[in-house]
Amino acid sequence: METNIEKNYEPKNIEKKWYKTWLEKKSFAPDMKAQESFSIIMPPPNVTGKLHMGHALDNTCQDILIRHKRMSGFCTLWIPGTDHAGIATQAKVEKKIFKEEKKTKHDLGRDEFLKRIWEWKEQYGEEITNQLKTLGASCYWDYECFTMDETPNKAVRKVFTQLYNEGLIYKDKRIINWDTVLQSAISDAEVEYKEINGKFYHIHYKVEGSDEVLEIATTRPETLFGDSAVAVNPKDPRFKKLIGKKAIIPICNRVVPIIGDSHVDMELGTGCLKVTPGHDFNDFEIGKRHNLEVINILNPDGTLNENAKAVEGLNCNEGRKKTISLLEELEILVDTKKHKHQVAHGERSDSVIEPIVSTQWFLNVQDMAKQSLQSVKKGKMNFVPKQWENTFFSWMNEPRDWCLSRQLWWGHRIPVYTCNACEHEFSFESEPSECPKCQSHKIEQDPDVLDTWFSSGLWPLSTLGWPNEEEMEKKKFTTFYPNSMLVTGYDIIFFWVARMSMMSLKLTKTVPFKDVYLHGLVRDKEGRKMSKSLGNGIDPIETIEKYGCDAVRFTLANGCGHNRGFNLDPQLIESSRNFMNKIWNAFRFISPFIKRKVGNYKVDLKNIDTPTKWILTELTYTSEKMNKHLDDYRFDEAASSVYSFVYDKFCSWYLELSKPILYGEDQDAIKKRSKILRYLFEELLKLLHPISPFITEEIWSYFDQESLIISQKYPTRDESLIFSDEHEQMSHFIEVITQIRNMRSSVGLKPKEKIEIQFFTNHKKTSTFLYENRHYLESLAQVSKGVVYSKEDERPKKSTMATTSIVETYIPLEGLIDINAEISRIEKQISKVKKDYEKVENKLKNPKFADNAPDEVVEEVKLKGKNLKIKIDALEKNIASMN
RNA sequence: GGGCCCUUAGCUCAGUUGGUUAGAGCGCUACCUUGACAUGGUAGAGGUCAGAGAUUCGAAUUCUCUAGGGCCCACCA
Repeated sequence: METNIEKNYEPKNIEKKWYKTWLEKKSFAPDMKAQESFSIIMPPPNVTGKLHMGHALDNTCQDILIRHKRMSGFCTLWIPGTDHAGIATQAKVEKKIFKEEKKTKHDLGRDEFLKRIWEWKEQYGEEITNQLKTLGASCYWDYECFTMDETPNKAVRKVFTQLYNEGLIYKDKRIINWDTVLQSAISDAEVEYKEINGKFYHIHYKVEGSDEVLEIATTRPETLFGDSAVAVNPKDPRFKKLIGKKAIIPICNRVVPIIGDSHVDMELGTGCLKVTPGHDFNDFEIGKRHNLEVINILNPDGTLNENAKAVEGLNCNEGRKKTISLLEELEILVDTKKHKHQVAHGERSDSVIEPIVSTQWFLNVQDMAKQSLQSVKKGKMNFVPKQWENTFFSWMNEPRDWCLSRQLWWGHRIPVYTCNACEHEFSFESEPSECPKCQSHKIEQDPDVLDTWFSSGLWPLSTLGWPNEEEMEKKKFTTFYPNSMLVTGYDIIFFWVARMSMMSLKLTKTVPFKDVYLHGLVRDKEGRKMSKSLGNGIDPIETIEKYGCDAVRFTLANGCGHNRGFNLDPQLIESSRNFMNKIWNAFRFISPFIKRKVGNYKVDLKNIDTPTKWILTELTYTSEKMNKHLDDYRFDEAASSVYSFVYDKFCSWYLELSKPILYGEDQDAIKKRSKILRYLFEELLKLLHPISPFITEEIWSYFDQESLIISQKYPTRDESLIFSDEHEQMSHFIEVITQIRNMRSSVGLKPKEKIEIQFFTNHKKTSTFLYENRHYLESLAQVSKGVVYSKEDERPKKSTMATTSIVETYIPLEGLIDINAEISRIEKQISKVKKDYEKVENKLKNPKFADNAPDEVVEEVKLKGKNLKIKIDALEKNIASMN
């Protein structure tokens, strides 16, 4: 075969070549002839985003699963897509336009601005999909979908209208989280709380018509302009007599009622609470209970408005400072205390979130959440690892209605219209031309758009053509829905998983997928989140360029157990790269012996030697493990299983054991061994392919130009390849050889120095085996002569020895080494083994152990004890022979 | 304030229903440029499984508490 194979594996060009080939050959297309389907949707990344390690992990997991299922004969479909990511994308484009043209979106107008975002999307939207291709993602691009495509839009309008007509979607004036930078409402889930070192300001409010003052503690004095009441706990003996009286708000001198409300904590602050229904969630509730006026003191951009006269036009921080100085002037700021508290910040903008009262669209999720909760409790939808159920439950148990509307332009526009003629309000699935009530054409659409997660929530449906029946037929909706599973990060359980499950249950009465596998977050070596500000991010694309995609994927898989994430050390990637190189060189080694040929290689199981039976057994055990681990989403176990087979079994032993044959004279033997090597190599490539697709496809092509490994059948456990006896013998032989090497090393023999060895055993099979395979000892342990004796024979004097439970191995040293050092080495060994033996003895002496432990365990321990005793005896004999 | 999770070799992590002599990779040490591979080979050192207690014949594994770390939720002015 090829003689000019590169010495080192160079992944660069190979990867591009194979991805292209797979696309050309439609390798990613579902095989509609297959019996069972396996479908997953890709969590759609932001269309103008960039791949980060989280994506790389997420998609590697998915690709491993899909490739495994594809090779296992499933009708596989992995649907790629991208998300319009309303807020993020709009903000990005806004920024860019302002930077380049000094224009705001209002300068451009809605239509023009949207046009610009679409242009931006066309221009940069491909980057992320190209990066997915670099990662080797074997998704079916024919199904590629964008959340703002026609079908998802149809789905959105249909669902919105349905829920609107059912009364589940409603408009309400309530207090919501307002992002002053984005100038939009955001949902509870998009708010993060950060601990801020703030201050408690103690302010005196006068009680009307008396000299009494109320000391009120607040962290936000500037909101006093929006106060509608002062509240105390009705049980508070200090203040309850004041309930019903009035208080005077300082600076603006407005008179407000003093009310009693049990929400007020007597212990906290001063026990007196200023009530600002327009700018605090609790106060809003208090206000509702007491019918208080809602005063808005903020403009949409977060500056104070005309209701806060003394500080109008300032932002909250400035307003706070000015209010404080005004209060100081009035000498009613009586105390300032340091106070740590949680302050709401926008997830996207990172600006302080202002609670304001505004009219928004809400979705009543109470019932949907209950259904969804049940589906998990009944096991229709499973979280893997299971502990994530708790996170899911904690949210679903007490769901808050979902604020759907966003004051943005980029997104699915709310399909609600108001008739200017008759004021009729209605939601409509398609674009309406007239008011259904009065037929007037003067209808106006709600200006707001929907929360991005609304369309994401419909993703399992809309990617399969729903609700367009023709398209559903075309996309084989019934075959692929519900999806088999979902892979995503735990950080979007609420945002996404919960919403998809609620929507799907509501609309189709089925869960969207059976399993939800949640991987951890990829962190840096020190366990910190990768972030731009820390500069500790590892760019997956750069890493792929440096080490190769297969190495990166292997590293990610290897680190992806059922934990809460893992810390990615670039050194780990390096070692995966080395592993790929190892495979490459193993291939390079066998390549001269194999012929490129089409067709499956059947191994001839007749007349094969013990090492071959051993490796075949190992192979089929590995196949079994791989299938199990991948079915269990144990990517880490799968990666280490295949690693161990390739490295420790195949390369370290079987190839070494094959060398004497391949370099020998016997042409038939060479031919035979070559065939087996080829078979083994093909199988290990298949086993590895889901994790590291490129190198395996590349090597496969040297074996077989006609077919692709991507569509080969994945190996499974094969009973005909299991040779238990030979496997055991070989394992024992490996142990003996390791012992010899160990002895050589500890005695200080030069690696090339040939030695003679004497074995002592009464085990017939073993003695025959050792005799017949003594030639291996030469190549593997530099043994020039190996003689097998019976245990009754005399041991050689002045030798070093090692023993297994079956065979003692002696190396006569003939004054080559320091005997005393050797004696102490053996003594050390004896004491170690004796310690183990004692442990076992004590266990066996204990009558309770024999009574309680299962028989097989007792037997096992007995056997262990027996073997240890044999070892001790042998070692002691060796010591005795030293003198 | 509630909830979840973590603590195993210098580092990153496995260890599934309690039955091991507690594993892997990296790193480290010694020796080796033997015709697949120095992105390599062979061998080795290194752990009282965070601590205390309980259950058990037997605990890294189950329970309780303590210490340290992480995450999520929550309106604490």
